[in-house]
Amino acid sequence: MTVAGKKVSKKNNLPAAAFLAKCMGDENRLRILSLISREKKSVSHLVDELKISQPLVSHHLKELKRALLVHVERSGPFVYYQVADQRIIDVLEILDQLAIDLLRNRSSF
Amino acid sequence: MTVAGKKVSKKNNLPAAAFLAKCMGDENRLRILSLISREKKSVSHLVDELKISQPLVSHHLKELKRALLVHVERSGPFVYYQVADQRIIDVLEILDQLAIDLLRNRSSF
DNA sequence: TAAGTATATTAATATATATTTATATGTGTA
DNA sequence: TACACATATAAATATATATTAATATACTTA
Repeated sequence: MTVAGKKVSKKNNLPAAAFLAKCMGDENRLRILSLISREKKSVSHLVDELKISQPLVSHHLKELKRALLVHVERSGPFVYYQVADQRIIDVLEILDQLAIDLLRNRSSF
Repeated sequence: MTVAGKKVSKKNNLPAAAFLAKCMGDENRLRILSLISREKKSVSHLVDELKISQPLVSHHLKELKRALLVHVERSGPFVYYQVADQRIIDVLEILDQLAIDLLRNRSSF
């Protein structure tokens, strides 16, 4: 809503936004999100692809679930995870490209 | 680049993207980024608006600078900070709205 | 029920990071 | 130079979080 060109009642939820960003601020979790961006995948599938331990994968999936960034679905003995919202991937891709651009000038963080 | 509809050589920089997300994963830093999204502001100005201590503001500004998310410019005794790239604000706004939407169903994280 | 596979949880540890307090450095001006 | 203001740094502390290793739970099938 705008009044006389000024934004009014722009509803910010910065604590919640920070919580989401923090959840995305881990390389393993970003790798997981990237892997389940297009299709749901089982935990064991993710363990195979990520080459990190099963408990560690489960831990990160739990964090992603806590932040509501993933949907979970059990099918028999398998538990499938997938990204809950396309905007999560949008953010991931923006950050990915942004990092490349920011580092183009300065050679490292 | 695409070949037969499949993405090829999608250059991911997930560690660097995670580093940026981690830097954005703090409420005080998001508040700072929001305040300096349109115009540069001095540290003392930020201290006034944020109502947190000056050393804490300086600390967070240092983190933002380390991640290349802000530009710094000294003018006399004042040091002005501003957001280094509009995409940082894009991400902030996406996360802000995403948090609202994700919480609409579940009442809390 | 027993055994095998898939996933989650717990406990222990190490590391990272936010915050506070005190102090130092930088800048302009009388 | 002396003083006042703006900003940065250092040290100390507390908390959060990633990782590992061990174990528990859930499901399926023989």
